[in-house]
Amino acid sequence: MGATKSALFTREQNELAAMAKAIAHPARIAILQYLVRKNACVCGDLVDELGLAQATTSQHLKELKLAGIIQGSIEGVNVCYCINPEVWNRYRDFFSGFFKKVDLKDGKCC
Amino acid sequence: MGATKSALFTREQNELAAMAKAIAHPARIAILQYLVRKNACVCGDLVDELGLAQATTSQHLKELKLAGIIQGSIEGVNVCYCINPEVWNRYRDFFSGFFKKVDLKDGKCC
DNA sequence: ATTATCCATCGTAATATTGCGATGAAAAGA
DNA sequence: TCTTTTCATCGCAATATTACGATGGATAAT
Repeated sequence: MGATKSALFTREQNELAAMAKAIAHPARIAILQYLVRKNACVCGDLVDELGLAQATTSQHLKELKLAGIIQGSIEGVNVCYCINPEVWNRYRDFFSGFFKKVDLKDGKCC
Repeated sequence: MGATKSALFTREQNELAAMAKAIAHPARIAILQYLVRKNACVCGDLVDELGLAQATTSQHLKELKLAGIIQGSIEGVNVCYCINPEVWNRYRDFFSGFFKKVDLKDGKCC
């Protein structure tokens, strides 16, 4: 064991969990915040910004890119990263839809 | 290595990442959705609902409880779980605040 | 008192994540 | 051409997560 039993859950549940996992690390939060602030940056900027090794930073970028929430393009020797607006909005809508559902007219349950 | 270097990041970044981690598993998403739908339920209901072993279900409940987003109370032989409305709203506001920041007047960056 | 039910916890195995040094590919500049 | 810069990837080690059977404590029912 040790592997998530994805087959037990709906597509929506798996997708929302995957989205959460993509941002479930402070370095990846920091990368996204930096990108929002600066609009775009190269990998080296993030190495300085985060204080993590270059290999580690690159790995986090890879995960964010795999999740679709950022995109990278080669810019000569550099690689320039930025937010993918469509996917970003999709994340926003998914999370907001998930948390909006609840009706808390009363705080009691048991 | 293997442990997240939390000291490199701000409190906000660590907290948001921890929130995301709490819901970064389809079983925990499913538990929260079930609780939203039913308002409250006992652990045994979730074992049937999820199709995971009792020990595994209990472990996911423990994580959600540790994150504060649900609460449990002993109800005779059963343990009754429900959403913690304050924390739920805090999650909602944190995520919505995070995703709202971005300004996508144009989708280009590099 | 005995039994049955519910569930938290322990122990363990399998797998995933995090982090870094080392290496190498690609492009720019000398 | 040779060097430098930038970054992705590989390989490894440390740690975390996921899942389950087994056990035991607590309460209810007989």
